[in-house]
Amino acid sequence: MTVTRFAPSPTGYLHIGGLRTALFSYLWAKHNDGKFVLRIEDTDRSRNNEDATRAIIKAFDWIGLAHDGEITYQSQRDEIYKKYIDQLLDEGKAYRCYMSCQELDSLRETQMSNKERTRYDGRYRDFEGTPPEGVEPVIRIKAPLSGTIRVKDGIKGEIVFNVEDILDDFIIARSDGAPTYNFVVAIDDALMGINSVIRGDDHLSNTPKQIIVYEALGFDIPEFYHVPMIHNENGKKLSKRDGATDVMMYKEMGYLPKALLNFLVRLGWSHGDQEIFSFEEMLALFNPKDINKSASIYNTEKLDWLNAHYIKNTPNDTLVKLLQEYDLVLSSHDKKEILLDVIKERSKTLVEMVTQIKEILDTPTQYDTKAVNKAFKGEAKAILEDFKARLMTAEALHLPSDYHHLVETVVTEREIGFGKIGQPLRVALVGKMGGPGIDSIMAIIGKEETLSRIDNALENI
RNA sequence: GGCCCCUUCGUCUAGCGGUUAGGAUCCAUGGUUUUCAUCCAUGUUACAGGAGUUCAAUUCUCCUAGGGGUCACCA
Repeated sequence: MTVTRFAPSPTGYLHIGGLRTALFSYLWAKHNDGKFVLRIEDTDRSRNNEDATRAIIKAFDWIGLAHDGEITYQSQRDEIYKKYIDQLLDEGKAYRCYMSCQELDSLRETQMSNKERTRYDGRYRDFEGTPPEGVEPVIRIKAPLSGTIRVKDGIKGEIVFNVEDILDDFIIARSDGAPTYNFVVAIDDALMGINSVIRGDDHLSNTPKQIIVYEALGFDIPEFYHVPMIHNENGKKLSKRDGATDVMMYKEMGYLPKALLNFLVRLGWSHGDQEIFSFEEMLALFNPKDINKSASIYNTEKLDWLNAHYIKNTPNDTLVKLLQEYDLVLSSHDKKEILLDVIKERSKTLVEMVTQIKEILDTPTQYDTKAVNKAFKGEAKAILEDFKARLMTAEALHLPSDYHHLVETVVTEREIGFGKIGQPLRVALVGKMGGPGIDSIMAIIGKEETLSRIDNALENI
């Protein structure tokens, strides 16, 4: 069974890049009827943050990605790690290093000034004497001294690292006993049965270290898929400074989870020329081997287009519920179907929907000067008066077409173009040019409100 | 700097030796619309450079350049 995971460190909100790797992991697991699990990497006690964990879970909840089973917290697994540290110590595969931080720093400095690679020199690797006083040792793993490490990556292919170039006896437990990242990741992935590791390719250079741990502990090595980074407009790794990177900000801005997911899945992955993917299609078609090798630049133009597409295709009753999250209550509005039908055709976000709906529902308090100058020329007011008179006596006005017929009578009898009445009427109704058809607007706000807005306009323009 | 990865329209991408290098987005133009948007149509724009291999390279190999990532008692 395929088991994948998402393993964020709780240092803040759920990042858009993190969501993409989580999505890839989720899709691959579910594509294979497997499991997708969540693990919180909070081994750094000084930075452990429960709020961040909650924020991440909340974002997953909004986006609709569900993890399987309980969440694993590394901070609660100290005993497990301790056990494996002791095991490696007993087996002679790890050892205590009594080098102080200062000593390490100075070693590093001399190496740098000699233009050598900075690395631990292995001075305690086979140490058998009496340890120095007052130094709490770190635990280092015995890494191979020569040879190569091969990382088989499902996206990049096989990558061969030269041990001399990249490895030293790296620390697996700090002097306070806390285990380090590369150690616990390997253990947890192995223990949790993760057999497909899908993560950002910034982890590629960690992978050899983790393989050392896998091998020292006799664990099976999983399949690795290192997905290319998402870059900002400057071509650098997308970071928190790059505008909207918090997943929940997309909710605030009025994006639909479906649109965001569709946008993200197409960043670095594709299936022929297809652009629109329902969740079911993603599940059926996704395969990490089709992920691109190169980084992609984060540019949300296409997200807007996708979001507009998904809004257009969302049923009105669903939209009513969604809009409530943005403090717009439409449930009791008797013309909400007409309203939503015309607004969802012209909105890129839910936030835009809200403002456009308010522009129709709220009586205009001012009139755009340019629109007035353009629309209220010549006989405009007389035409409006004419229309108003007809409207007052008209009955059974419900649909946009009912209002349209009324407008039509003015147009035919006065032998004018639709624009002659349409433009001043539009300004009277919403205060400016643009927006849905006036027939629809009148149907939505109703006869009384229409009359009142016409009166207002006649009086104030 | 060492190591590793990457390179097709502005952006997201298709391509897997022979194509007028395709799609999407963006932008522009036209049509539809009383207006705006939608929608439809049309158009501009790309194989980083250089050597090979081959009858034939965007595609395979190598080199160069450029970009990125990573080098902690962070994750």
